[in-house]
Amino acid sequence: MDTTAPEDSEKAPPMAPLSSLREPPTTKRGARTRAALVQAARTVFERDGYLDTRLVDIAKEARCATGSFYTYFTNKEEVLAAVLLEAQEDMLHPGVGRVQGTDDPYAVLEASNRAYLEAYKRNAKLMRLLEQVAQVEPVFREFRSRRADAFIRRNARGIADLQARGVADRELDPMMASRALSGMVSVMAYNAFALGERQEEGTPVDFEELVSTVTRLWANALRFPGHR
Amino acid sequence: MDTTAPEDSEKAPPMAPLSSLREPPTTKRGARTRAALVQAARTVFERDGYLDTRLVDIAKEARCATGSFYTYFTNKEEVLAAVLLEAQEDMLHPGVGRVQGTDDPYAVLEASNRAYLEAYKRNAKLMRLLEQVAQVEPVFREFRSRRADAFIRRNARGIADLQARGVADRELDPMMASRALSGMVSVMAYNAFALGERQEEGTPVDFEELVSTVTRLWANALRFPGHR
Amino acid sequence: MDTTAPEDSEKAPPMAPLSSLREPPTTKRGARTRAALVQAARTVFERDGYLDTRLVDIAKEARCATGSFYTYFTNKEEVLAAVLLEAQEDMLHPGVGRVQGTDDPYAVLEASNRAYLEAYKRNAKLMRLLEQVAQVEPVFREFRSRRADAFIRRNARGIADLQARGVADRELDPMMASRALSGMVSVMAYNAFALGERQEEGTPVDFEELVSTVTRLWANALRFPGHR
Amino acid sequence: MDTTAPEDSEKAPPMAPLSSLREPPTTKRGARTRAALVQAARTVFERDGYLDTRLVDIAKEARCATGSFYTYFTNKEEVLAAVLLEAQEDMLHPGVGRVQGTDDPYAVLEASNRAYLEAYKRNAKLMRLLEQVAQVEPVFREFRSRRADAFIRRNARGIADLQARGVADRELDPMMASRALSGMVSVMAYNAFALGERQEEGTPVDFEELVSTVTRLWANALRFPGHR
DNA sequence: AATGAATGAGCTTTCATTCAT
DNA sequence: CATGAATGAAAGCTCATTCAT
Repeated sequence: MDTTAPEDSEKAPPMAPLSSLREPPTTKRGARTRAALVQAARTVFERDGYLDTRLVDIAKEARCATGSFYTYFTNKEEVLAAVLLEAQEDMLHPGVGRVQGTDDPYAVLEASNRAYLEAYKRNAKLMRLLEQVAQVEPVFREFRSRRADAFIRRNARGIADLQARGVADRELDPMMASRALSGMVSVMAYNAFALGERQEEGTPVDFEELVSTVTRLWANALRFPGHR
Repeated sequence: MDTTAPEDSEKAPPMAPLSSLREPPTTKRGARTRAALVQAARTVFERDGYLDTRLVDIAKEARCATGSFYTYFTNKEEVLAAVLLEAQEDMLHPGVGRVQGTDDPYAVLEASNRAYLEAYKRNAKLMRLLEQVAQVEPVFREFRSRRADAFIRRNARGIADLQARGVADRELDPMMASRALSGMVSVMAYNAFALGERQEEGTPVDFEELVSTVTRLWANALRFPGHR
Repeated sequence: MDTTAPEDSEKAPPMAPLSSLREPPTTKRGARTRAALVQAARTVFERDGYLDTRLVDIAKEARCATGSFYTYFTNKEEVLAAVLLEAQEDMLHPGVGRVQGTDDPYAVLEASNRAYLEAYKRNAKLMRLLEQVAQVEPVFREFRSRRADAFIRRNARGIADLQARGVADRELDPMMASRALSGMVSVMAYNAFALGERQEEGTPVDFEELVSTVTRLWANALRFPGHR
Repeated sequence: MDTTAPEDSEKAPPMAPLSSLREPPTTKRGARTRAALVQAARTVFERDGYLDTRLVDIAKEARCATGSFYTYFTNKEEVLAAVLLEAQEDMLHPGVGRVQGTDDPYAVLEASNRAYLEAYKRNAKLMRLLEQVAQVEPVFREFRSRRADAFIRRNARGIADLQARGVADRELDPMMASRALSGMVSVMAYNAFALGERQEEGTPVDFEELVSTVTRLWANALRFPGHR
């Protein structure tokens, strides 16, 4: 969706609670090591999952001593925060999918969904990780909530806009509808990309079919007028 | 949805991997202890979450010795299997919500959704637990998948049926659409009941509004004819 | 000192804060292990000092696994509490030194001092340990304080009594005087027994000389009448 | 006490073992850094106690890098030695409290005690620190011993002197008596100033009362003639 | 000299699992 | 079968000390 320009309010940092506590490294070497640790953490987290990741493994992967880990982070939670913080931009503001030169709601909707799904696919492992850790650590449950809310609110604005323009079912509450439809897309994404890749069996989902199905359902659900 | 009678084939296989390995207790006392352990496990799991549950706590809650646990189960995973197996019936076959004496697809759909959501609400803690453990233990990821598939297939059949009767958008692939729409309902349920209850802030969702929103969206999405 | 019968109030447990938190063992084996741990702890504490004692060492000394330690105690502090609790009786109520059939204040005083010093000598290592740990753990600072207070108050009563009988300097405040004189005896004891034994150089103090010196000084300080 | 002039011999040896091992800094900058470290160490030691002090904290307090610490000291022990060495003068030779123009032993004694107690009070935190570290590090146990001995010997000379002049109980061994009475004063000082200030409850000791009590007891103990 | 990051040995603590009674 | 103490591997974390810059 997102037929309106993103407002500034969206840019306000929803990640406040994840900001790191240890003071940032002063020297170049420090910065390098910290970066190595964050990168290593991402690798290991994605490979082993949050719970099975040992701090030692991260340190080892970063080719540094256990103690060095504690120079930059106080615990597993904090590195993960750093990892997510780093990937935040791409996860939160997927290229917005603006379609140049058209007002066709359907085209806009499709572009928006495609952008979301592409971003999800790009960060699939991280999204899987986020789901995992959200089950276990309240801070990240919160993080996930905020991320979801950002999308939901953006889409709710889109829906309200379309209702105002007379092209969407006015009976629907924009927020509720957005919750449901945004949720619908995110489950599909989760199943297709976060879980999907893993499963042996897995019908490797056709990306275009995914985009078109969720778009069509979404359009139908809002009762876009006179379409196919 | 679920406009057809559930077929036997649905009942048979889904839970195979969770069947317990130990042979059932022979004596009455044994059966009593085992039952106490399963009940205690459910209590503790729901209270502390899967990961923070210690076997000792389960044994204590069941008022029996730590060692006794191993008489009936080999590990945490196995008790959880037992817990889920026991709750399976209600979680899998929510009173089907058949609406007697009507063929009105909308009424049937609404009844189906209401039944699903009621069942979810009833088992909210367990569902939350299932989500949690699915992130961590492949066996339960599988379990969750099968449970979801059961609903998805049931609903896909419903959709296909409606398409055949000419009351649903024939462009949609029944399975894909069912995945999306069933997913939509389950996310809403998860957010409302599994998460919702926990969050302080939480807009305590209005149950009826939930039912009507998802039903309306679902009906719209399938392009039920001539309605409002 | 202590020319009066010990009052009940003295028996009230000054050690409340040291009572253990873990529930006591139910079985005989448990009791045996716990006892072994306490004994081992005393040995190791006295040998290595509180700070240099590792829980592993205690467990090893008690010939049990590290984990077993935690069955009975939550940390080093708690075992030490147990050790002290066990030795409490002898450390707190040194045979009171009642001299049968005499009212001679000097004789009574000497007996009292001798009893105190004997008890101190008997528990020298433990007293040394107590001094050490009092520097580090507030709980034990408190414990030491209470122990000291018990003696100080007992002796203050003695002094007041002698003042009433006209055999002690009435200008002195009984409590202040008791603090000073009891302190005097305890430093001497500490230097002679807790420290003394260790020091290579150490003039191994003559016990009788110690008794007679502190007694004479004490008697003089209170201005016992007409003596030598 | 201290009715005689302090002899040179007293000044020489006592602190030998604490002399720093590193050669003094050559440059001005070096001297400044070293001084900053010593000052910082004292602050941190007094605030956190010897054991809880981290070298990093000292460096931080001195606003210099961790590594710099090792330019001047090899370890915690050594900075503490430097700290004590610096404060030594005031702790060892409390303004001697000579009373001009009198021979009255009582007046002299009182002045001596007052001087001692004032010095103790002035350096209370350091004394507390010294007690603490003496329990843990042999070097400082030794240091404390020597400091005590200095006072004890000084006072023993005083006692012997008074005995010679016929104003003190000749039955007493000067050294033993000095040990006991000097100890008496030091315990009182420790309790009043080193501990006292910390305890919430703490009867904030009246300084004058303290001086007069210990003086009176001391005078009595030595059987000063014909006084009140 | 000064800097501050890197190191890693060392200790604590937890808990699933075993096993003697 | 029940019991509950015993086990010990596995992590987490700290901090004195080193060392490259």
